[in-house]
Amino acid sequence: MSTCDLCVVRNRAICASLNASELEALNAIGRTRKITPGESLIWEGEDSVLVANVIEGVLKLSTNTEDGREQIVGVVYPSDFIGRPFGGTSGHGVTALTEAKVCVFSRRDFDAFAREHPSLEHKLLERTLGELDRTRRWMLLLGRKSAAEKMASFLVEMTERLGGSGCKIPLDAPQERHLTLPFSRQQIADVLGLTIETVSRQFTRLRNEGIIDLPSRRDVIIRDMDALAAEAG
Amino acid sequence: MSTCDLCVVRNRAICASLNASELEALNAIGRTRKITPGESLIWEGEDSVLVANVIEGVLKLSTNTEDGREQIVGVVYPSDFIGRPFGGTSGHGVTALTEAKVCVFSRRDFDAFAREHPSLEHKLLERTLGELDRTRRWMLLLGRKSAAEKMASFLVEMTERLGGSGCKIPLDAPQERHLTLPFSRQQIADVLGLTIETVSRQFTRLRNEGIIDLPSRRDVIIRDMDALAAEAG
DNA sequence: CGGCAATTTGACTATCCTCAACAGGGGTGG
DNA sequence: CCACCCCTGTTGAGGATAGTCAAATTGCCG
Repeated sequence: MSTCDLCVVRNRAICASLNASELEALNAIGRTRKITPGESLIWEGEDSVLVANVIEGVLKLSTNTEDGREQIVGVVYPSDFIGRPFGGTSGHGVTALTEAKVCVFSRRDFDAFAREHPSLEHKLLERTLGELDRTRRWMLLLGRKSAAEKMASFLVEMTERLGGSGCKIPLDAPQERHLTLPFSRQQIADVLGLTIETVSRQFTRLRNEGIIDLPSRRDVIIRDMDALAAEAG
Repeated sequence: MSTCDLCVVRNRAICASLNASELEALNAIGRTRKITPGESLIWEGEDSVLVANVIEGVLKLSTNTEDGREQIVGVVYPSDFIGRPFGGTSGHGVTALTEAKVCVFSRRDFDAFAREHPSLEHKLLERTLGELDRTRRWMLLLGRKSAAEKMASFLVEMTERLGGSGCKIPLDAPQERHLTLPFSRQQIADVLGLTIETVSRQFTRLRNEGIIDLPSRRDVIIRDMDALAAEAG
């Protein structure tokens, strides 16, 4: 029995395209690895030497200008795929935001395996197409939305992505939701193309307007999802 | 002999992965179509009914906010692939910027064909991964760069993409380059996340500083590529 | 030549950034 | 256990960049 049988993302990651024996072969060329917050798995500009599946945790994909400004260009969650198969250099770094566990492969090994398993390539293609769609939608936010719209869009997206983690009983307040963000204020700013001060001001504005509550630095309670969605533009 | 044999992008588009008989089969389910500037092939939000290869011309991929602000999220050139295979709705419209010729397929037919031809899916995967890289790089521009940096980056990218079209003899001015942009000022603004006025002011500033020349509305001569690259941030 | 749309220019404004000071809170060491 | 410290986040004041609104200009096409 391979370790994959116990993998929590077995049926959601690209591995879902493989049967038992194929999975064993893939398992043979991969290994799991833990990453601590702030630790990087891949650096911007280096040539692509490894790819991975996310098993647990949240990681950011980010690029920097020469003078140090950062833009987070993607955020990956369990079952997501990271890295750049089939040559080239990776255009962005990959860094853990939380404690994370990933299943890493040497890119060369993975490339060879993928070419022999079209069903895996198909899954990877579907995933990549979805990621491209999501990324392009984010460009509208970066290019055309105001700070208020960016913040609202961000909180709406986080609600969708983080799902029902720690949901309150939805009786008297059906759409009240509780989020624990995997981001610092600076990281939120780097996702939205804003400064940390602007993000902070938007948070306090939303709190003063009764749309959200901020019980702690990393937690947000959404009191009025409709108002938030309306502000998202 | 299928019409593909005469196709100018035969060896660059995803079709390059197919042999003669496979190509004939693909040809049987596709047809070429001409599009005039401003005409749309795909609309934002509709479910994905067709995909295509670009044979000639330039097209934009764009999304809009509800209140009409537009962001161009991609620009495609000959040999590029457009559309969203494998279900879903298209998140952006596709509109011709110039006279264009495309080779269109019903999405259902294309999906079925692709699943039976792993080499085609592989080519499509490589292309999609490259497009994702390019898109993410553009996010850094949208989120973190100033208007001046955006304009310079845009002109540098256009120089690379449009290649040697109409190059002057590079003797006395080795890096002087002539571009004919496929964009109006408004469209440049929609690519860069700026307003048309800001784009116009940046053009005149670059001209006054002797970095570029503007012989006509759609033409740019780059007089000092080094200065431009330096400004790109 | 006239009409129309695209672009440029100008004046003014708003949003967001910058710089700076302050507050909070979680952890450590006394 | 408490005090302190450091890091993160918040708040404030002022300024710069890019947006808005309006008018003038260009150049394209009949």
